[in-house]
Amino acid sequence: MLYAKVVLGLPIDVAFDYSLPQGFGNRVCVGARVWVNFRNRKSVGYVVGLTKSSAIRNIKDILGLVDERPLLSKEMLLLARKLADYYCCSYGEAIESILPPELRKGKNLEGAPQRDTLLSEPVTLGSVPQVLPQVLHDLEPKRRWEIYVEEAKRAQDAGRSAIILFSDIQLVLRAKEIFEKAKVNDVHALYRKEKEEFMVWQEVRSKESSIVLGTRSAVFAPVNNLGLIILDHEEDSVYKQEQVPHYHAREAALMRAEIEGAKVILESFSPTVGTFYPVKDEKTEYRLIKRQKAYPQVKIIDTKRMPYAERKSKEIFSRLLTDAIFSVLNSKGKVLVFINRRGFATYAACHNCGKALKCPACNISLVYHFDQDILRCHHCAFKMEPPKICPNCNRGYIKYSGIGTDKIESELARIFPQSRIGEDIVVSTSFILKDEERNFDLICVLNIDNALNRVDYMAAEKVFYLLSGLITLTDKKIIISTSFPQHHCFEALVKGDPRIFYNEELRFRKQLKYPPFRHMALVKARGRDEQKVKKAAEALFEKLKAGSKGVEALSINPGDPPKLRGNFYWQILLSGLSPQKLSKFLKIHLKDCRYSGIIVTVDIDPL
DNA sequence: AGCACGCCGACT
DNA sequence: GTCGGCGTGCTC
Repeated sequence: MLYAKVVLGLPIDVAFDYSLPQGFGNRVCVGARVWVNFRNRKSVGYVVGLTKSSAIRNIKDILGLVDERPLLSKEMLLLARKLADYYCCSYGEAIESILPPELRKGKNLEGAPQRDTLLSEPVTLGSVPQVLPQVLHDLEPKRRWEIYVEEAKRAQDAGRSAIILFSDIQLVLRAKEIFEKAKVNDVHALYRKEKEEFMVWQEVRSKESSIVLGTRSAVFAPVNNLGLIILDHEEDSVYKQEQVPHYHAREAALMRAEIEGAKVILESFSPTVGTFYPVKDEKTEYRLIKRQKAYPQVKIIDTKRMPYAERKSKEIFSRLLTDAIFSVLNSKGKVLVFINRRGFATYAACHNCGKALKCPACNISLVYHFDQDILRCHHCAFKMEPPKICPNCNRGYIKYSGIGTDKIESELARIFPQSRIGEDIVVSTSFILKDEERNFDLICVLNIDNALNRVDYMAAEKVFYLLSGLITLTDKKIIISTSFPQHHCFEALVKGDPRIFYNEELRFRKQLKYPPFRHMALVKARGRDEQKVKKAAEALFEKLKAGSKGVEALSINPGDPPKLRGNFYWQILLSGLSPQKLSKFLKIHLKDCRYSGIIVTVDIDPL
């Protein structure tokens, strides 16, 4: 008798045994998608192993095969297993996260059948020749297109596939245009919103090789003979999935490339600290694309040393800034006023009791939008008309404060009445970085300090990406106002040497046992009852504090934000020697603790 | 996850 | 008496 080990898309990290009825015994193999009766329901399962004996008493039969041929290749199964061990999820959940949604529900494959991959052995990593990943430190971002075309063609000439990932759909579409213009064949766009996504998925699966251009989930495109994966703008946080399992496309790409012997290229004008780290030990190939245009003058204004009167006044623009802007406008130049949006939104508070107007579901301050005269919650869809009188004390008037783009625009219009806002002076958030064609004569960075001050070990790194991106938008001058002028992030920018930043940042990280020297895990508890969530999280923290070798529970805090879409959040931060150690530890300790009304999730390498 | 079983409180 | 809350265990 032969049995199949079947996993389901559930958070249970065990395989269930099913017997193979006479008839299709030899057609069921590892990687097959099957129909099984699980808890008296017909469900989709995935065969991850075959065995001649089983210790289970009342074994059920497999009901049938979903596909003629096994759906998952040995490589994809192994990738799923590695993802499960890294990101603290079950084998089945990992398998489903690498498949298009249609297939999880049991939809049939159509079109050309793919080659046979008859597997009966347990899935292990064969020895494929390893290719060193490459960091493409790209200070001339328009150059990269020709590099991508060149690399993709090279893979294609060797009979291999390439996957190129982008941070948004616009870039995927632009890439497709560029590739078509360059006469590259077999180019497919693959992203989750595409209606034809499932068709494209099946098409690349049936081909010997193809070029896939896509967003995060395209890292799992079922191409054959994978030779290359490129991540465009690898520092972008959109590569991290917000849902469980919280995989990062960079990590998934590196895992997949290791399994299939492919090359990975991580492109960025400002590589993440974790990506840069192995460059120092030559564990990664490093390729620098030098900047073509002149490096701008980087001027740091020390706000602590501004004249007393100016520091005391609540003016957004200091004298130094207005003078600089004025002289650029005078010579018909273009100015960008950059604001980091986080913490800058205009909020509404009562003049009398001081209470800010908050979203009833998310308990965060509502943001006032001048153009529509409406208050909005930036976490959910809630909106309301601004009340005339404070709803809290029924007495005071509502006062608007904080600095948003709207406020800055009206302020600029007041100071420079002769200028055209939006043409001569552009006010923008990091959204401007999407536009590679822009060139400014002056960039003013307003109050970057509260981004730098965040209680987050990645604060400096995030500020550095932002400023490095801005620097690509000017060859003349950038002015940054800060009260930390000596920060290594600014020193690196002033001297035009990114290594100053990486070396110093890595020194801190090592000293404080932060990534990339260790890994973090965030355990999030959520529920409708604030007190219950808090108590459950505290109890859990006490339990996790016992730790184990290489794992340490660091802190417990309310979520960020503490309330979201009607749920309260508490989170526990852990640090560990490896993601696998953290995952294993958490799988063991979270299994037997269930709190009613509380949902616990794990995020490995949180951003 | 999702569902059944089982054990204690307030209610037609 | 029982209806229903949710803690616990199990799913091949």
